[in-house]
Amino acid sequence: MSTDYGFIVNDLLDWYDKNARELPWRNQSNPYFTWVSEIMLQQTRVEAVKGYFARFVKAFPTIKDLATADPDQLLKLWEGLGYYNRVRNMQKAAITVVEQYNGELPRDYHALLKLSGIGTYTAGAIASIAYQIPVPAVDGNVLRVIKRLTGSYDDITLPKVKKELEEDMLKIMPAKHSGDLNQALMDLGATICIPNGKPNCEQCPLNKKCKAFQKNLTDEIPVKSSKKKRTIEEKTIFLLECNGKYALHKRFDKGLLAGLWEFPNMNEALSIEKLESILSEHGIHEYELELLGPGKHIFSHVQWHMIGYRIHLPKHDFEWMEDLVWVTKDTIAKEYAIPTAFKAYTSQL
DNA sequence: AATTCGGGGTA
DNA sequence: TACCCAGAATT
Repeated sequence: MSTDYGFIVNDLLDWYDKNARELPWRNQSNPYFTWVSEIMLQQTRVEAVKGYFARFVKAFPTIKDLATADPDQLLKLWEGLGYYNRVRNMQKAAITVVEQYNGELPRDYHALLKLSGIGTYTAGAIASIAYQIPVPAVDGNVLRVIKRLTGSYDDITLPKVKKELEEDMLKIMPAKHSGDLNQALMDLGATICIPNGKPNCEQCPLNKKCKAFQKNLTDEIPVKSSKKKRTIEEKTIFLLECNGKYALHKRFDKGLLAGLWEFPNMNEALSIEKLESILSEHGIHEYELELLGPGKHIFSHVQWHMIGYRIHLPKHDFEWMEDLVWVTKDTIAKEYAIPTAFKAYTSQL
C-alpha cells in the first residue's frame, strides 16, 4: 500500500527557502564535510555536534587525512560525543574510499550505502545534499512529520514502516532540490513538528493538510513501541596514583565504549575492608586509601552505579592488575580518550 | 525483529 | 523519571 506525498513538496521547498537553519556544515560544497556532519548527527543533537564538527574537519581536512589518522587520536576527537563505533566505521570507510574511489566520495547512492557506517538515511542525506541525487533521507524527523501529516498510527520503530516510507518518498523527490526537500523535512521536525512537548502547529506550512493537527492527535502520533528498561551494574573505580601519574586501562575493542581508556575497575561494589584484603593478598602493604564519592552514569541500555577509591602507591611494580599504563594528568587530557561515564572520577585527577 | 551501541537536553 | 535525538551494525 503506497501513498502519494507529492502534495507537500512545494510547500516544504517554499518554507525551507525562508526558514532553513544556518549550520556550519551547510552552504559549503565539500561532500566529505557533509559526510562528517551526517555521521556526527546520527542520534545526536545539532547543538552537541557543532563544536566537534569544527575541530574534526580542522584536524582531518580530507578523506585521505582521515584514512591515515591515528585511531587513538580519532577517538580523542570523538571523546564525549558517544557511539564511538561511528568514528571507527568512518575511518574504515575512508580507507575504502581512498583505495577504491581515489579518495573521492562516490556520487552514487548504492556505492555510498556499501560504505561502513552509512545506512539508508546517511546515504540518502549525502547523495541528496552533496550531489543533488533525487533520493530520500528518512530519519526520525521525517517519520514523525509524515505520520502526523497522514494521521497514521504505524509504529515508527518497525523497519518495515521506515522502508515503506523510503519507497514512497523516493517517488516524490524533485530532480534538482532533493537535498533541500530532505533538509526541509528535518528542519521542520526539529523546530516545528517537535518530538517532546507540544509541536508549533500554528507555524507549520503543512498544518492545513495535517491530519494529526486537525484531529488533535499530535500527542499520540507518532507511535513508538516501548523500549526495554535498563539494567543496573555496580562498579568500583580505582584512581591508582604513583609519582604524579595515574593508571589507565584500554577497554576491549568490541562492545560498550570499545577501545576507549578507563580507570582500572571491578564489576562489583567493593567495601574498604574487602579492598584492603585484596591488596594484602597481592602483597601490597604500603599505600594510602581515600574513599571517593559515588558516581552514576546512564547509557541507553544499562546504567552504572559506581564507588571509587584513590589509592596512593609508593611504587607501581605491583601485580594486581594487568595492562596498565601510567600517565600524567596533562597527558591524559591531551591524548587519552576517557568516556563521560567516568566524569565523577576524571574530575578528581 | 530485537538488541546493542553515548550522552545530553527537555518536560 | 522517561523520552528523544539528522541511525547503523550485529545478533
